[in-house]
Amino acid sequence: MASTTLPTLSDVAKAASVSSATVSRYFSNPDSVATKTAERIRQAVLETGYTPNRLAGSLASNKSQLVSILIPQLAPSLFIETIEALVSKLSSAGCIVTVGVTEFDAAHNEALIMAALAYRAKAIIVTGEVSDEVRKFIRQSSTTAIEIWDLPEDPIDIAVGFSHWEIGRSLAQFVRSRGYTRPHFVTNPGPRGIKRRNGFLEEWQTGTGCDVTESLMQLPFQPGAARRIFAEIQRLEERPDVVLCGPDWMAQGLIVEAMHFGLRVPEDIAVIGFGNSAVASEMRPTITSVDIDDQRIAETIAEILLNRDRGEEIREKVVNTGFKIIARESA
Amino acid sequence: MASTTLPTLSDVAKAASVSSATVSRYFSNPDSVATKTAERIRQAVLETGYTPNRLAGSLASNKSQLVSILIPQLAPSLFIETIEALVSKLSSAGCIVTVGVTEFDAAHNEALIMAALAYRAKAIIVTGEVSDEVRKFIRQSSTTAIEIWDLPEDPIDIAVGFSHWEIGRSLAQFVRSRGYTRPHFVTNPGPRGIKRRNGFLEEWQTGTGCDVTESLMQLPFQPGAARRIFAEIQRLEERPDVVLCGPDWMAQGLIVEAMHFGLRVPEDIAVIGFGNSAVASEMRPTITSVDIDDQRIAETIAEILLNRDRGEEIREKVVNTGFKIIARESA
DNA sequence: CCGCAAAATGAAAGCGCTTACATTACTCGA
DNA sequence: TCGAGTAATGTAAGCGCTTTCATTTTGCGG
Repeated sequence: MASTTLPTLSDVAKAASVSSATVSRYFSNPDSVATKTAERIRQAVLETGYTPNRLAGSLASNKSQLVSILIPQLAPSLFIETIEALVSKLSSAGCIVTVGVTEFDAAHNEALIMAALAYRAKAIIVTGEVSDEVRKFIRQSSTTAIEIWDLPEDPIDIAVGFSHWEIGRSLAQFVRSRGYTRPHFVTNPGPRGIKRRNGFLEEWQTGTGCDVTESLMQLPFQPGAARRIFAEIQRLEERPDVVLCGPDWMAQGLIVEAMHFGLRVPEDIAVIGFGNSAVASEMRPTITSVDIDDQRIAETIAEILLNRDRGEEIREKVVNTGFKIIARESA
Repeated sequence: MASTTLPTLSDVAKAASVSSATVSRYFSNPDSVATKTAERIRQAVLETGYTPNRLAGSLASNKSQLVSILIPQLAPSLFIETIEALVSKLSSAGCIVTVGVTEFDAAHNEALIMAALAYRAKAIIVTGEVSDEVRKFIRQSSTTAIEIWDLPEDPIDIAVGFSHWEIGRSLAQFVRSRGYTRPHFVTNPGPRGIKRRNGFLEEWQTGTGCDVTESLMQLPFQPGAARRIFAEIQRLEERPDVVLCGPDWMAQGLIVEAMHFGLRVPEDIAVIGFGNSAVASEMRPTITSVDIDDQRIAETIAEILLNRDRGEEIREKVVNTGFKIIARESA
């Protein structure tokens, strides 16, 4: 469509009879130009219909406002609330945020990281594993790498998350304290899901000496998963009295199945979710779930980025934002 | 972290003893450099740990790979499946996609558009209304504007969507053909929701002469909405025999509420959703819903962008991707 | 009214690429 | 072996900004 070329800084400068340096200053720090000049520039911008070219700006200043978020899946996603909090927080901090979907695939993940690096992103927010080779590229760059939703032993740079092992452990304690005796664990076979499972199993077995039955989710998340897993549970010799799910939508799905087959929740079978998404408090019965502090994650990240911008040293490389078990009707 | 400065094209050129132009060509069109030279460059890239700087590249070539998607809300969202399809399609086409959340706010929307323009985005994909002023900026730029999920009378540039009025109309016919007589319409007060409602009402009233009761959703979507609206329905003098919802999650919520209060679905009250998301086929009863062809939308857009890149003229400015009512158990 | 510090502006050198154009290196038929 | 035509490479001028450093303007006390 661009019939002619877009107006540039110096077009504005010409129109306002100042140098382009002054116009540049007007945009980056309005107070540094005299009020009369500022007024002339404002006019000139309007006249010319100028839109700054941030590509040029970022190139010249060697800093970009691009933040790249990489997640395995978008719909359905465990992360969607975190993403929303991040997008909103970062946007209002003047960043432009890109979203990449890795589809649980390492190659995809790394390609997306390299793409972000190519755009000289200010930060890359990842949830997946990163190979040594790519870590090297990231470290070489001035891009801040932030791992979220976990507390890695060896963070690339910064990590903001919580302990999945601890969640598993707390869930085991919670379940035991409620008097359940035959838990069934629906394991998300991603790295974090495994940690929750292990935490649960260790705590449960040392605490009770009893066994735990288990189902495996499939990645990527698929429609029909809840039905499949409920069927699996039905085939068990002895029916579990509580099921620990991955995402809340899985918990919801299991409740729906259970009720459909005439079971009462939680009397016949209790269900516990993960993520504390909106659905958890809307379901009948309301769903007991593990709450993640999306807001805090987003705020922490925004702050870290701000501090980096100001050249401050980041002291806490690994921030634990914790979690909370929210007891509701379903367990 | 960047202790030193990143390697550049000419660093690679030096290492491979060629000119930087050749290295540039090696990246944009590998076949145009001699195989021996290509091999040397490949080595040099490895040695230096070079990552192209796309900011510089885009600036010089005056074309960017950035595509910006603007939606009102992310979680819960009507659009999430469309977004996922788009992100995946566009990523594999080499684009980098940014997501902006407008929060149903015109000012937000326009700020995000201006930001995308500032990055000289290849395309902006919008779902909201765009003011005349901003339209002018878009038209002035070489950015392709794509309106999705609707068929505007006066498109900014390109539109890929379907007719909400027609959906309303088809739903009315469907409901009537099933013998329902007292529909209740849950209206999403966004521009598209209003169209669906109007289509439904017109068709219903001319077809039956009967009235339709109505509830209004609140934007942004809020937890508790389904409970609130079900309560509203319960307070009606005469109970509707079918409820037409906004998003499927609202349909699901209403079914949960209905069953919780001892109503049978669809015998006592039928429910119809919109969007045909995964939940629709997983719920018990499965949810009758309106299917949107996300894949087709994504593919159409990818193709349009490709054609634009090749300098081809786009003939169809407004593409209707249609919709389908999927009859299931809930109505 | 002068002189000086501070404020405001300007000049110009890049940032790391792409690309038009010029040049050099091949290939191959006569 | 020569030369024309093609393939491969090099040269250099930008792309639109930021930023350092130099210069001009302004404000103000004496």
